[in-house]
Amino acid sequence: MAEYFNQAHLLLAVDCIIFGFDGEQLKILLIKRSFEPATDQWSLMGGFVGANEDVDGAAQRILLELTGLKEVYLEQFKTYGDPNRDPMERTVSVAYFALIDIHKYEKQISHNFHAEWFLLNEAPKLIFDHDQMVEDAKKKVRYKAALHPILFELLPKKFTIPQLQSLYEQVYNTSIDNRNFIRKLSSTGLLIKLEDKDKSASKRGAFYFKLDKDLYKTKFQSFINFMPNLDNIIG
Amino acid sequence: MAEYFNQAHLLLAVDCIIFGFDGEQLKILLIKRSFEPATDQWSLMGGFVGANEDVDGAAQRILLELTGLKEVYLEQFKTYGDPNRDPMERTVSVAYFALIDIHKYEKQISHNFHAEWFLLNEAPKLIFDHDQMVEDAKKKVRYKAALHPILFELLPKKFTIPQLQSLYEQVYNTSIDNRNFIRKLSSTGLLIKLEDKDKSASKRGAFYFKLDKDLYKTKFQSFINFMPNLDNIIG
DNA sequence: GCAAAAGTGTTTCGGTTACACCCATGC
DNA sequence: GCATGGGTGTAACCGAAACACTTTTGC
Repeated sequence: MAEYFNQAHLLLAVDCIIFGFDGEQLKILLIKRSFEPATDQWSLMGGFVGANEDVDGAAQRILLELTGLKEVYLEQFKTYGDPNRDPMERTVSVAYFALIDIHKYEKQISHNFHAEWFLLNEAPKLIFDHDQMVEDAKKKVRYKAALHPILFELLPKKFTIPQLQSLYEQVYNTSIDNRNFIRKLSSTGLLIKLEDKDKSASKRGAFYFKLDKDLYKTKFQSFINFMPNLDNIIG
Repeated sequence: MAEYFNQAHLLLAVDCIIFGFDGEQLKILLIKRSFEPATDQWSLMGGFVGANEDVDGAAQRILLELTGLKEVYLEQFKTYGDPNRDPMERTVSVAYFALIDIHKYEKQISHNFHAEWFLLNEAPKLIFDHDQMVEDAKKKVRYKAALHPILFELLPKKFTIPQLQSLYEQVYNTSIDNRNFIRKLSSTGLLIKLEDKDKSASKRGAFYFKLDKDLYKTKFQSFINFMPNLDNIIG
């Protein structure tokens, strides 16, 4: 096959920022790196893009290989191209973030590959520019979640309003008035109330809800102001 | 220097979607490709990332080399990684969009490199996946401009309200009530009224305005609803 | 009976919409 | 004097914000 003349070839990697919610807390999944350089330091899930592999496909493959995760919400958000970002060899990295329900994948994750969940605020220092990637991913999620209902991707099929509210509060590191929150949610029509309650978190118990999936798909791209008045929170 | 073992290296390109406004119409800058494959077909401005070159830097360099453009608004928005997107050789492309005032750069552009401005709706078919890139870039600009004042980047220092409104109308392919439009703009405080008028478009003349640059920088990242009720326009 | 979390309404405020006429000028 | 585009105000409506108390139940 003909090739372009005299052009530099380089390594292309993908890195995944995996956000998870266990019903109570927002976490991030990290692994201990098992090869040089920076062996045994904490890192994002990453890997190289194969010679004939689609880049989005590579992100899915890596997620699957390292965690068993499949068909999760995964979105490309930025490509990092500083020539010195990897001290070993010039590597450009395409970064993705994933949103998952921790319980749904608990078993696969914990055993393979030294992966571990960290509270978002208690994550260790990461290799290379991975801390920057995490910062950017957090911003991106905050931005997108203010306008689109992506945070439901972090929840199990059945969830309660207090759980959902707690999730929003953690993502935006703020407190939300519960009456206004519920009103806004109801107005979207996305929630369907179920008949049973979650009694694990309180004596009274909180009703379970599920997503109206059709409406979710329809409305996903519309602007919905989930967090009005954010302005400078997002930066 | 040590290298990662046995990993596939590939070509990395950048492609720039350059949107321009001449005070009346919204356009896109394309070039006639001068090398194989697809010689003489229309294409985006693009080029390969050098061995020790920052990817964002490569985008700026290419913009400068092919058009003389410098210090323009340039934003990375998506990386295209289909292994078959370039029939010659596996090439991943990082796409950027630029927003410029056409008159400011008229001279440099027209003479070098067979670059030509096309009306956004009358652009010719492009090579590879460049049509898809343009579509994605249009969506991205619409999305971003609904929340942030980026469209000012397309205007000269002095501009009139009717020009600005026409720009918004073209970007969103819609018509806007001019009283409400002005009210919204005034409420942002971003505009400073000047004393002279543009008489080229009407007998009465329209007052020139300029941007309050400090406020522009401050407010750039805040959410401002420039186009409420968009919902499904954006997709 | 009391601690702990769930659930529920109202009022105020500000922004969004819809809508139609006069103004200034060049010809 | 008339054609052309520029510029201005108001009323109705709707969503956002602020605000506190009652309900349920396990212990």
